[in-house]
Amino acid sequence: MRISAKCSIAVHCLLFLHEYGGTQKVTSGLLALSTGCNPVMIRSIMSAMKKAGIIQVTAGSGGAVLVLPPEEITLYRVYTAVEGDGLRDLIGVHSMPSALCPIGRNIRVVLQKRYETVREDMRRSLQSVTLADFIAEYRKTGSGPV
Amino acid sequence: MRISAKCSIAVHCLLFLHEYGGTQKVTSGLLALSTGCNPVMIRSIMSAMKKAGIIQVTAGSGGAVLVLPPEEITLYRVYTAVEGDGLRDLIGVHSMPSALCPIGRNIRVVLQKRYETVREDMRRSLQSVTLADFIAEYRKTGSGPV
DNA sequence: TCCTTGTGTAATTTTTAGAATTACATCACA
DNA sequence: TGTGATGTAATTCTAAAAATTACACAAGGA
Repeated sequence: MRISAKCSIAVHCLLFLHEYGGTQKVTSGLLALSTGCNPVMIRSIMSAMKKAGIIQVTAGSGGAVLVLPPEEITLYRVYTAVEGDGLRDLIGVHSMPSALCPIGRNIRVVLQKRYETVREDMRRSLQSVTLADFIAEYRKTGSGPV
Repeated sequence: MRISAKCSIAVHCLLFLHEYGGTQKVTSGLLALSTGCNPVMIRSIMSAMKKAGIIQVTAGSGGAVLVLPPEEITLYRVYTAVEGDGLRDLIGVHSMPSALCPIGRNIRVVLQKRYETVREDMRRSLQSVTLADFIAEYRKTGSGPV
């Protein structure tokens, strides 16, 4: 029933990796400073993106790099990496409908059938945006890589 | 950054009104029983839908009725009625990016530009589902109106 | 007319999910 | 082997969602 800020933080990290990854070692501490959230959250997000094959993180010595071209990193890919099957309950449903009422008994399945099409649309939409788009948008701000 | 259960509760209420509104007085107490949530929440949702011109509620004697044909009650209409401009922050964004970092300084605008297209898609998607669809789905379960 | 059964809302408390923090094991390289 | 990283579990803090409480007001019937 929600899309938390994780997805945005992940994009922030990926953008940072793309722009600065070539010239410096990008650690969770550095990303924590840039994003304004704490290193543990960053590491958990980075770990999820590593498992999803988006980046590579070297334990010990530290640092991370992109392992896919930006055009192939869709927002959907990032989203599922950090939120798992989060779209499944994109729209919240009340948890205690009455089993004594015919509508209460069936409301879940009635809603889910139609909500599924919304999820599909959302999935498609998230797939249509890639890291390359964010990079292009970032470059427009005039703050190129150092 | 979220879609709460309000929307689902609202659909539940509208479905109830459509199926039982003709034969009995549908009060917030009754809907609270059916949905499993409390009467104040129901009244607040009903009040919002009344303001949006979807239903009519008679204070005092009690009861509510639909004032639009089900085909014209889109999920988007219900959503905006009960959540206002909720889609604006459908996807959460971290609130404290560093102003010292070029990416931190620009991440909001970079994200929002692309998120806007996702919101547009979501809007369109919610507009494509109507109460009539939910009614049809409900009828399929074999639990027709009494 | 006043009593009952509703609605309309504000204010407060409870609950829950999201995020931060703490703690510590492990890894890689100098 | 010491240092600066990552990897994660466990706990605490915070903020948004929902429930609860309280009470003013509305309409219709006894």
